[in-house]
Amino acid sequence: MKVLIVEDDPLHRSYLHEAVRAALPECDSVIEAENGTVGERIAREYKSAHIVMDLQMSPRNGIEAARTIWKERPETRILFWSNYSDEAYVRGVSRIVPDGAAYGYVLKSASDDRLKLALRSIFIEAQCVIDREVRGMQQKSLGQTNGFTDSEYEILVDIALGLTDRAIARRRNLSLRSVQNRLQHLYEKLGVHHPSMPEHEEGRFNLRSRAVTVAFLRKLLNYSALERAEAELGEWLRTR
Amino acid sequence: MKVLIVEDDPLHRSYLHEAVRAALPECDSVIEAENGTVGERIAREYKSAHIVMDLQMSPRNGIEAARTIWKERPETRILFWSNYSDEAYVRGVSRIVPDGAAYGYVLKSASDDRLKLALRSIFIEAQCVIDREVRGMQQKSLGQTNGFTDSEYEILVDIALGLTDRAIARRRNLSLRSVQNRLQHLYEKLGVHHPSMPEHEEGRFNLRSRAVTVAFLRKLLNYSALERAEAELGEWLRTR
DNA sequence: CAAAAATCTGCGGGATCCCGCAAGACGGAA
DNA sequence: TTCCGTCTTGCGGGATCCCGCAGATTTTTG
Repeated sequence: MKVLIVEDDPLHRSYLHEAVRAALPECDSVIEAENGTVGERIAREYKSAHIVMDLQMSPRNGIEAARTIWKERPETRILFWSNYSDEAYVRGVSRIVPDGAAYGYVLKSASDDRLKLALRSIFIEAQCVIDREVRGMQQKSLGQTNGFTDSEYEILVDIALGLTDRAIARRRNLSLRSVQNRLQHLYEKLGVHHPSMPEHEEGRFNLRSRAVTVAFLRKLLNYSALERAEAELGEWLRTR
Repeated sequence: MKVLIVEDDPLHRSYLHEAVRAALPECDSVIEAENGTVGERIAREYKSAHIVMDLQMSPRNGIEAARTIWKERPETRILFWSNYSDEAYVRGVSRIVPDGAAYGYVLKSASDDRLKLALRSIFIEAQCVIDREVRGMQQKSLGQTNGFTDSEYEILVDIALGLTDRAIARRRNLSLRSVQNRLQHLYEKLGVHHPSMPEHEEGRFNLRSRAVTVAFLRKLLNYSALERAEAELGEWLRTR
């Protein structure tokens, strides 16, 4: 068995290396990559079917790398090993995992044993292992309560990119009013309804910008999500 | 000599611990803290005058912690040890360093030797040590060319928070028109002047939101900066 | 299948935003 | 002092945004 480690931090990389060696004695070769770009290339060349990957890397973060890797070989087993359980990451990952694929999401704060157990479960047993904290995020994300619909999330990303209502309407094939409708719902769910000063002209917010900020502070958005969205927007603009 | 280490990642923490031991044989006690809140408390209790600190922590990031520590004892020597040289971080740090204080900013990607050298320079020689990459960011940040004035940065933060023009005017004691004036300058410097489609109604941007996004992508803003700004806004709102 | 809920859409209006024009205020350089 | 650049402020107008109202369409539910 071969294992590919994709992680930009040298300390974490060597820690992972040791963990893999210890947890998987049947593994005869461990390869390392220090970012998403290199990781993709090596995965392709060595046909690695077992990958441990960080999410926050540059250039090319874990989600982008995983997407192209899974597109080429969907049976690849990937364990995401990240510092954070931001909703943006969780959403990003579950959007790209192929049907029936075995994958995992373990936080770096997890114990040694948990990491090793996850490695064996995913790579040997082909079982999914999702950190309970991440699982909680997933359910909150998908469930109705306090959760955001895909369409709401979509429009959140669109205004975060700085598109006008009209541009969003064109991009999503909607009427202008529908876009504004979704925006209203978004504002409501984010709770950005001029909350502090009800009737005064005081401290009023620009709802559009405020929504983006609140989403950021709640980790519904993060840098990596913005980066991806910006790239997608660029592609779309190119095709007009 | 006592050294306090404030760093949330256990691996990095123990690495730092070893580096301090190796670089500073005259150091007889090393204390560790895993976030800014704890770091502040320990710094106060133990009157630590020598601190190595990460920037990105939660709760309470390095900049916030450093600010209160320096406010209490400005002669404290702090070495910031961070993954990133985001302009937001660099700006945040140089905004709070007291006059004449010895401090440092070293990237985690720096070599072992560089870190140890920085430790000795700052803690023994009371000399400032700024990573050359960070230094470059500083100059770009302060210089005219491609750099942002304090007032421009200020208004950038304000719209990022989601304030309306009127609210900004009140907060900064300006007329409405002046606020809009500064915004124009900001848009120009960020290059968000409906660049792609000059006259078409196509792909137009909402300048206000777009400016925030571009600033984010350029790392002029980041999560930590937003967090701080949000806290400051909260304070200001409380005092009306 | 029918009722209910959610979503999409047009219309219209008040608030806000973006910005050109132009007049004053302030400070440094000739 | 005078001149010039930068910053500030007022006025005004066109574009955009936010949203209530109401009808049409789609989806869900019983």
